[in-house]
Amino acid sequence: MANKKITKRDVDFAQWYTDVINAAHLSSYSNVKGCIILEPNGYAIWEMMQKTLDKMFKETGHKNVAMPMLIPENLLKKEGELVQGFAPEVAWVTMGGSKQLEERMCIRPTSETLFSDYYASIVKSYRDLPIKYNQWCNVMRWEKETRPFLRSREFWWQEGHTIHETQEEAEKETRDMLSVYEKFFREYLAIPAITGKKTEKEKFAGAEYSLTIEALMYNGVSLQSGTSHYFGQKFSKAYDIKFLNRENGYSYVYQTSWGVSSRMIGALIMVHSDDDGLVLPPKIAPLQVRIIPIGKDDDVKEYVNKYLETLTNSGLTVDVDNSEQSPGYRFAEAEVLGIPVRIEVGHRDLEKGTITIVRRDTKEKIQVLKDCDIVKVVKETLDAMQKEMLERATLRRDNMTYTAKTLEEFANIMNTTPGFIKADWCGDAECEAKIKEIRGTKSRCILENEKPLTGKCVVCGKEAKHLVLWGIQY
RNA sequence: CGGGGUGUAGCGCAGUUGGUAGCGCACGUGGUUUGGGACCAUGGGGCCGGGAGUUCGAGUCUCUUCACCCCGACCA
Repeated sequence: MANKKITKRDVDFAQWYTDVINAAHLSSYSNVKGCIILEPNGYAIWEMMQKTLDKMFKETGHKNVAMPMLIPENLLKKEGELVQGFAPEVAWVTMGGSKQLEERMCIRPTSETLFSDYYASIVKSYRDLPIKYNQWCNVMRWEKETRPFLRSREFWWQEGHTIHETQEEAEKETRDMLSVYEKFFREYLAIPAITGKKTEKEKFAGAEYSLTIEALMYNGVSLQSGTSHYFGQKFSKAYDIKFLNRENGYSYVYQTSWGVSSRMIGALIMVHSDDDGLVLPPKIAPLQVRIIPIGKDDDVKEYVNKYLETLTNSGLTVDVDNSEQSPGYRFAEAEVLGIPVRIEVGHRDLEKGTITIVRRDTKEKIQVLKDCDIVKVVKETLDAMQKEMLERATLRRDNMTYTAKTLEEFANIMNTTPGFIKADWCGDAECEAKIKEIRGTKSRCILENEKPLTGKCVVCGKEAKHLVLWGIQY
């Protein structure tokens, strides 16, 4: 537990990331490559994310369901593009006990096929629409290169799947859910994400188009943090999801899906944490306040108990570190775990009539009167921290967002100070491929509400169709 | 799949010309401490990745196999 050495973030970012995860006990490796164990501290963060998002989904009219984990091969193969996209990375179950199965089944990499098959069986009339379901589950994709939270073979996520009577309604759903994600990132994770449309090359296999939410990490690498897809009638035609319309004829439904995953935990780490460990935004931290008694004097015990009771009753999550470790150890431990606020209660302070409150993000130590309105002080501190974390992350993202008008300029930026680059694009996949030669830079998304910079593609110089956000990706 | 590397206690490592395995941290117990990762004492923990071979004898040499890591390639 103790003496976890964390590599400096500016020395080796990748190692720092792994060290933080280990030191904060978020996850650990299992016997299967790419399948991580979500430890209590990591799972608690995931539960906070689930709780918050689930409420937002319910408020927007969605219901939770649970689908099977296995997909028979024939079902998976009905929609050609999806199979093409996922075939290289699905895991197959071929045995049932000691008998070879007549038809092999894959472990779900995503559940469009299952939902589509199910929807086809339950939709009869336009009166049944829309159907807006969501499921919280784990999925499996046999990735070659794996990293905890960012790319694992098994991961946890939610996948919303909805079907609608009209194109307009489905497209609105696609956009609405992207907005839910953007709001969740901003208000809870304190991450200023950028939203937009994926290019043809980067969109989800089988989608008409994919919307994405992209976040920029501390080291200038971008992370696709969530997606919302509009399928049109591709799946409904492949899986025969049709209904009797208002004219008493058959129509195919319009469909969407959207998801965010435990990858968000990786984003949280890489946006906010520092050389001393995890830093969690107060609104997503499973434990918001830790009280650390110093010494065993009676007045220390008295005030520790008083604060614990008062703060807990106010609705905050609070605990007391009563372990036998030295104060220094316990301070460091609270920091490694990313607990937003800690309260140090010691005899020396109490004699002067004060206690010390420490904010995790700034490490600022605040002396307050021991008989102050502790709830008010702590809540104000938490609010300020939540707000300032977003401000800092936004400032950093803006400072790392560049514009490039020529390919030389583009390459120079990516090779020296990577981040987001805004540059014009003609829409040609060849130009997109050309940019990939620069440190593997890919298009993150098309910035739909922004006008092109020069009107000319940064690669070929032909007329630009879009302003695109580019970045090196995880 | 190509190139490189590593497997010895939970983790990090040492182990000389082959002689039967050790250090630091962590962990257990007892005690003293407590304002930035305390200290003393004491204790437990090993099929040296697996298999085969050479040898009187293998952590060490040979062959083979497996696993993992790094760099490429690939990657809703």
